[in-house]
Amino acid sequence: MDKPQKNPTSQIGTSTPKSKFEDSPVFNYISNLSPIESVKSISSAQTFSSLSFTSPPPVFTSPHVNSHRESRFFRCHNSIDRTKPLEALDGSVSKEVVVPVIEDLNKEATLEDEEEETSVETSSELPQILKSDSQTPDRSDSPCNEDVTMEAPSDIPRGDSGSCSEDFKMGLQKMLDVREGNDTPDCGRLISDATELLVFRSPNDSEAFRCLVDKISSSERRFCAGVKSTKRPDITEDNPANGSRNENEPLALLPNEPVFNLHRGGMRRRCLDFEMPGKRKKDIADDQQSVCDNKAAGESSSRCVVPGIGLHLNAVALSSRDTNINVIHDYSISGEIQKSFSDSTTPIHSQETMQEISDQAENEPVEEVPKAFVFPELNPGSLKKKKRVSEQAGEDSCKRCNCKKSKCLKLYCECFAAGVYCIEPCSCIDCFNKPIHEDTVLATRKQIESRNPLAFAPKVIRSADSIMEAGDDASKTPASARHKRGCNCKKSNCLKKYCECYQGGVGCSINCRCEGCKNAFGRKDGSLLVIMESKQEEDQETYEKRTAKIQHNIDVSKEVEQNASSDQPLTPLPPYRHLVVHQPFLSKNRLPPTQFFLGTGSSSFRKPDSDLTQSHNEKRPCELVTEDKTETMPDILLNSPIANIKAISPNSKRVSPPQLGSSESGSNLGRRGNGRKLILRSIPAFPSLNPNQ
DNA sequence: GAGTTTGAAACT
DNA sequence: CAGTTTCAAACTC
Repeated sequence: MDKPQKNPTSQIGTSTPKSKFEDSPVFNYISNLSPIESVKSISSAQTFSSLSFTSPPPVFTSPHVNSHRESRFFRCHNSIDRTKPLEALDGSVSKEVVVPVIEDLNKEATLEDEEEETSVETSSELPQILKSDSQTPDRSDSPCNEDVTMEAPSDIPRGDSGSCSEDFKMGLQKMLDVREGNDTPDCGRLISDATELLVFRSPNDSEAFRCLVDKISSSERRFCAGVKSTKRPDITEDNPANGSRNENEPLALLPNEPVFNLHRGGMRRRCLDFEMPGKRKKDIADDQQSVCDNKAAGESSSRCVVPGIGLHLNAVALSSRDTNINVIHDYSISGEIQKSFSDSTTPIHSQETMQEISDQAENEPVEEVPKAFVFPELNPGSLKKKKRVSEQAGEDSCKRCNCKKSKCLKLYCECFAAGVYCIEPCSCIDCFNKPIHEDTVLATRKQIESRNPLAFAPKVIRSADSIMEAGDDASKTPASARHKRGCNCKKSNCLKKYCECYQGGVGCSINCRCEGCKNAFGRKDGSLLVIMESKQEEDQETYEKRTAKIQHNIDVSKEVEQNASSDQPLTPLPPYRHLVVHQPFLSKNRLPPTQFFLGTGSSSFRKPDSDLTQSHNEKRPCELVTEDKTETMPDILLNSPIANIKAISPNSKRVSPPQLGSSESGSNLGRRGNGRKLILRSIPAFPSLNPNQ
């Protein structure tokens, strides 16, 4: 709350990019007037970083509780926008800042939107603030409410409204300013970034974001303005009038909603979007109507919503397999996620990328369910085909449960566990995991989370590079990804999908209590110990191999980066990274679960990666990452032997002697970190390999 | 499609 | 925290 004030001040009247703005005389002047420092640039930076790396994990909290939190990406957006304006209104400072005249229609329009948003969101999130301030343009409370809210576009600008004019104007102006200055520019960036990020999160997510992207492309402004989440229900069900708006605004809504819906709040519906690469959501909406009627209506956005947290195993597996896209999981992503998931520092896809993905969709059906809805129209009779395809592909990103007794309100239910509502394809009995029972679902989720905060977190944690590896030779390379909790297989030898590790396409780890592990993706004991023992041998052998792979990864990463201008963590991690990186999870100290999820894969791991791979930074093109790294990099890592090593011997194959394994790196990084001198080795390799590439 | 096996989730 | 039960997916036939 403290900082937010600063922004409004500095940002007043800024329709221009902050950098220019700050430089401008006007800006200076304003800055002088205001006691408050302009922090905007900083804030934005923080925002990103926070978004990408540190934001608290939506995954962990219940949708409701953390709804605002869930979208890290938006979170900044929200915090800045909302809080600032609100607070700004209060202080005298704000007055100085405020520009008396409302100028253009755009602003007006924007204002209107914002009004709605503000009222809506604020009411939910910052009710006190708004209400406490008598001057606040809050539509519900302020005298001018009606005018503003309903007729805002025309009335407000004129200032005819009268009674509230002065204060009200200020308030509005500020809001506008905020919007103009902060939101718009930021939004633009954020949007682009976020979009990309979100998209990449998971195959599934990407689809969801298409909607967002489309809208964004149409108008960023709307997006910014559109941050309205809570409204939808109203719009949908209650206000036919809004219905029209619905069509227009769904996108606008997306920003926020998606954000939190994406994760888990979004229990709304999963894969829905994925399928619609080419299709309009609208169409889909129609199709799905039957399924999610209650909410669906409001859910145009919901459809866009990415599956929440979940999609863990499947998502991961899919991502690795399906997506050529560089998907980084928080996973979730989200989940996701989540996507998570999820939420947002996920790798990004540009629209083009998305398009590609969508194109791929035909070839690689990602989600059955949505397809069921979507595709049939596109490709009559495609459902079976797709399903078949998906099966062949071994994917089942879209969950379909068959619950008989759990009412789909327990983790037994894949849908529920994945953070999505059950839909038609499900064969569940007495299902409560539907929009109709949202309250119940949320309550249950909350309860479960209270018991186990990670319950809805992706089960498999994977880093970007891991994915790539998986594609290449997952079997050979120890999976970077690991099951968060490890399996407990007794009879399946971790060779069947009974094993969550196997199912997730990851190797077993120390965390596993499995017996007779033969996990094709990596045995519990084998990889580590054996590797450690035969480290040298392996090094030589694998060095070349990995080097090649690294090279490949770099190329890929480069492409990815290009696609994702924002640099999201998308870039596949260097091959060895994951080894070290993942461990952090295991060692709870390292990465808060939150990051975990938020960062869908890459993001979540970023820190560690950065730490571990500081050297990588050199090679890697990701500047942004570097920044983040700096901020987020744990002291331990910074001071860790690895860091030293790197500095010391850039090229040396084996910089770190036994030390790595035994000392800090070992404890911090985890088992793998220990054994793997390889990691160090690989690090040096990067820089030299492709300086330009 | 029915029945069995399996291991996670939930419960005690 | 360990043991047991419940549950639904995965698997087999």
